[in-house]
Amino acid sequence: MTDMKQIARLAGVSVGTISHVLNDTAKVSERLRKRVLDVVQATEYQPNELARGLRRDRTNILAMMIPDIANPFFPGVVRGAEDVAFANGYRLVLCNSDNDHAKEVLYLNALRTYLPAGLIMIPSSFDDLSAHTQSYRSAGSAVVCIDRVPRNWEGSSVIVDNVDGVYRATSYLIGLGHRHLAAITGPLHLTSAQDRLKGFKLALRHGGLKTTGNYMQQTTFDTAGGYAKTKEILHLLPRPTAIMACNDMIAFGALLAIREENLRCPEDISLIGFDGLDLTEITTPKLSSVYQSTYEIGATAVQLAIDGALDRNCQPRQVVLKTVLKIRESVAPPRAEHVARTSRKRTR
Amino acid sequence: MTDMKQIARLAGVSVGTISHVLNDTAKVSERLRKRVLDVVQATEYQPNELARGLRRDRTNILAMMIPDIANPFFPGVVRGAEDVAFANGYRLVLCNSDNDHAKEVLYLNALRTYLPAGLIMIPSSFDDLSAHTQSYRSAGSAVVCIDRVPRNWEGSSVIVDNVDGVYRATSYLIGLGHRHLAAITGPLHLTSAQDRLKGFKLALRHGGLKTTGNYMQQTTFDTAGGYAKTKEILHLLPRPTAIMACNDMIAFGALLAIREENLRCPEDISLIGFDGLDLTEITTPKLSSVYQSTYEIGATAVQLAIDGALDRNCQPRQVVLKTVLKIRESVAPPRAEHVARTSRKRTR
DNA sequence: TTGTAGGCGTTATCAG
DNA sequence: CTGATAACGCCTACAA
Repeated sequence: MTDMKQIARLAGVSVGTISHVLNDTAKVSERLRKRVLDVVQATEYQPNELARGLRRDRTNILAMMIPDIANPFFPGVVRGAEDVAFANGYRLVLCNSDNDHAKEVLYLNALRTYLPAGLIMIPSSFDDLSAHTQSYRSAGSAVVCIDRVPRNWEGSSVIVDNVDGVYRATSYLIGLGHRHLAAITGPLHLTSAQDRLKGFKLALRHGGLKTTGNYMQQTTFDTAGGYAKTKEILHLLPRPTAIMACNDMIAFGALLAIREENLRCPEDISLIGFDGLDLTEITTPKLSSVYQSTYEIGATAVQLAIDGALDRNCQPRQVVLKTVLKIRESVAPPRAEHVARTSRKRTR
Repeated sequence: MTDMKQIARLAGVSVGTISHVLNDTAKVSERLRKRVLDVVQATEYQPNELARGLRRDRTNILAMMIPDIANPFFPGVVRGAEDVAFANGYRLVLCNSDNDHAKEVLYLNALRTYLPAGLIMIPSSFDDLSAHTQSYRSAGSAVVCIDRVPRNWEGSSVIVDNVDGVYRATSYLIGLGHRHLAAITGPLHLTSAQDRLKGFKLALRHGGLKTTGNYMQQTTFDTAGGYAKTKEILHLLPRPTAIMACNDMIAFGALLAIREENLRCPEDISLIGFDGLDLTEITTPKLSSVYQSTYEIGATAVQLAIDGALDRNCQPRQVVLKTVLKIRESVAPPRAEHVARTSRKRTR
């Protein structure tokens, strides 16, 4: 591999000068500058990133920790992140934590000595992360939390307005005439799941409806969870006429369960998911959902990380992205009989 | 950051000894060895990967180049890759090429100077890649191609038996009684798409059926492509009773088109996809598909890369994985009328 | 078995 | 403005 010494020899200058023109770190006469650049171009020379990183105490590597790339929510985040990383000359190291805090810590430790410019992570738990990320920050790496935020997090973060998103979706259902609404939430140790439930309760309250315990079920953020909980919910009396699923995977599971119970969506039961994955377009019926731009989350996070890496006294920023309620085929007003029965009950 | 010199001082030995016990590169007396290990443990010392890489002319970084992580086919591959990489102490740098050869080359050049131990890539085209990967190989990096293989590729590769997979699926449809089959293939400049078409034609031939030009449509590997081509195909006369979609995304698009034409799957038209994504479980009807383990592809590829990195004169290996035909709800025998009409025609 | 020292390819400091 | 040169942290002959 050609190195700076060879370039220096070919261009008839010292290595210092090479470095200076490459990094624009000192004024170099136009004459030498051009000579250097020509040789660089001709030889296709590229500086060794390891040597550079070693010397500078920092690489152009960005570490990205997510729970599991195989979960359809995360690829969009990673894609957004990778795009702005690439555009700025950074590389992305991908890590799957499986929401396992131990694995997360393992990874954090293993990556530190690559001297990454930044760390973007979806924390596996609500536990205080500061202890483990502190070493990153003191090493000058920017740390950005996305999607959910651990306890006492003071650093940068990018999340969406979960409360608001679910609030608007639920309110929409209520506006349609639904009076018996159920919610299936994700694991409540995650702030995102907590906030979505909060939005649901708030909407019910504002709609003058009561929140009932077993109409709100907690499960994992996947189809299996959604399927199982929907089965339970569909046997409740009175049967809810609408379900707010706190992510799309749960909603997909719900769709399966509804079909299996020989009920129809949206005629018998309305359903809204959360995330707005592309897949919501391929189900029957097409799933209504609270859309969030995973791409933008990832892209923004990397931007914050890069900003933070470039300027060490750059203040942490908390970005909250808006969601968009996308109504497709899975919602409808409740059947007349339900409305009737409900009102009868209420007047009793 | 604590470095070897400090460890050496604390343990009362030289830095050479530290390195020796850490890398097991020379016999060290049990006494000193333990003393070193204790200090390492106490200080949580971890060697700087950059310095190590610089010195050894190789890092524990694996570069992974795929078209687009947001496409549901690839996350599984990446997950498999990341798991075995992590298990062996390697890190994965993720690159999205967007099937753009220029971007691919850009990435290849940018990554080289990180001295990665290996390069795993889904090549963006059939073009000869050797020129650009040669520098990797001569730098001692193992290069593995997956999913599809460029012209004249002599290195390691991991693919599935595409011909066989489609052949079996198509034969299954023929066995069910279908006589008018259509195929929607991916871009035919990709070997995977070529091979799948090959399997389709072969099955028709063996089934005594003729292949007709406009019953075989080429498009992009996505729902939009599948949707558009299915629309065309459904207006062909006689209308095919079965469609072989050469990947699941195309099949999802087909499902949409079928529904929009007020036809029913599988009653009016049978459909089989390729890939066997998890999503095939959430469509209505559940999609039959030729399953391939994306996870295993990724995992195997990284294993080959690591083997190649560990032993430079390790011979390249070509791995061909088997597919599994998964029949779910989207296939059925053709309607009686079709069979009747068809036979009338054939006897004419 | 252990220690010493040179060098991996850069960057950055400091003379000139 | 340009050129030496000392680190950066580690590995590895080679010497002891």
